[in-house]
Amino acid sequence: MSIENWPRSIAHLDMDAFYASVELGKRPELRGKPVVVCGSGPRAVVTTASYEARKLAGIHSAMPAAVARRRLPDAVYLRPDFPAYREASAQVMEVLRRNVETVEVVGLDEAYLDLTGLYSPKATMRRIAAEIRADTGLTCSVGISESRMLAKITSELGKPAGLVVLSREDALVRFAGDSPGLVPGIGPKTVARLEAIGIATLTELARRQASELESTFGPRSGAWLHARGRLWDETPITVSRETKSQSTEITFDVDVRQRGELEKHLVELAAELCRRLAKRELEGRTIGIKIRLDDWTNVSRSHSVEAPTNDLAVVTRVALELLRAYDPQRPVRLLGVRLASFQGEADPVAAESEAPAGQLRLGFSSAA
DNA sequence: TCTGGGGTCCTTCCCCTC
DNA sequence: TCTGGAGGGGAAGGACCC
Ligand SMILES: Nc1ccn([C@H]2C[C@H](O)[C@@H](COP(=O)(O)OP(=O)(O)OP(=O)(O)O)O2)c(=O)n1
Ligand SMILES: [Mg+2]
Repeated sequence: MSIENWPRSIAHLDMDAFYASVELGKRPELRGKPVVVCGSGPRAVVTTASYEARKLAGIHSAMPAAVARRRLPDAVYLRPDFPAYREASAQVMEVLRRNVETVEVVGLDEAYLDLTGLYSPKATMRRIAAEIRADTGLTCSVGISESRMLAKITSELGKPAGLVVLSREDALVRFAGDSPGLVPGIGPKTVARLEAIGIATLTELARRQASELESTFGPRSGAWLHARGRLWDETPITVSRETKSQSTEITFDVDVRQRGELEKHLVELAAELCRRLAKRELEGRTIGIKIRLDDWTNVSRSHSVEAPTNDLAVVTRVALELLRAYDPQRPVRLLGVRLASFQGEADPVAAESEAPAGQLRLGFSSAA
């Protein structure tokens, strides 16, 4: 065991405009046109857009579909086809796994690969990208660096269809003046909190003492930010991930004001959830509901039962009890049902794992 | 123009036990 | 009123990601 294993060589592979690209594979005649994949209702959002649509009108994921349609009425608007995306994803991941031992899949279109010790990580990834293209007709972008955080940042640099290698040393120079928001896991809320204490760049973040960040963000998040400011990330690549929860939710086309209607939807959601749980043979102990009111207030209620279940009668009964106990006093925009605490231990929220995974999120409940 | 659905993980608070 | 401290686990809220 004397093989050098640090620094590591980590790759992040990310499919280009994934849903839209799969759609183009189904309908090649649309190639070259702006394509937007989104739902059909009045409250739909864009899941993704082809690069043509992005360049023409700045259309991007999570944008309200109504906005996209106004900006680019002549684009081709397509409904999501999840079975097709799952199938394409499975093909992609198969290529990865037949080439590399340590592959961590994230969602449908990304994966991290630990290439430490390989003779040429770059050649390996070039070959993999070519195989993916041959097998699926889809292109991907690859970043190779020394950690998952840096690999992910690096894969963005070459999009679309790029392959970029970047050392941490070069990254420290290159991103010195950039916003901390460049780092995956640092979103708009954290960027604002950092700015409030005089931190607007990665260099400024890197200059702060860990103790100072810990006093503002708490011990874990503070330490996490301290490391990320230095573009430092030791999070390992983990092959398997267990499902922690499953949920089904619906945003109504029009806010629901009547209890009876709400309960009808809840029963349907519970049935749908239990159907999916049964298909995956999942049983959980914590049944929860989620409600979004018309003013965007979110409320969740949950209750844990003795034994793991996915029984429709149990899930429906508990969910209805939770809804009746809460009894929303405003119109309801969204309603959802969730099951958690599968097999082993407690509710995921409280489950303490020895190796806290890389994407430490900064939750602030009572912080303004 | 008005904001999806499916997730993970974090912090806080509270009750309870040791 | 000086009322212990740590930690498991449930519950609620939130940030973030694909
Ligand atoms: N808010 C989001 C973000 C993404 N997705 C879906 C649609 C995307 O096609 C897929 C992959 O997400 P990416 O962030 O990787 O985006 P794309 O693959 O579409 O584009 P890119 O080329 O930037 O990776 O996940 C989604 O439904 N909602
Ligand atoms: Mg992608």
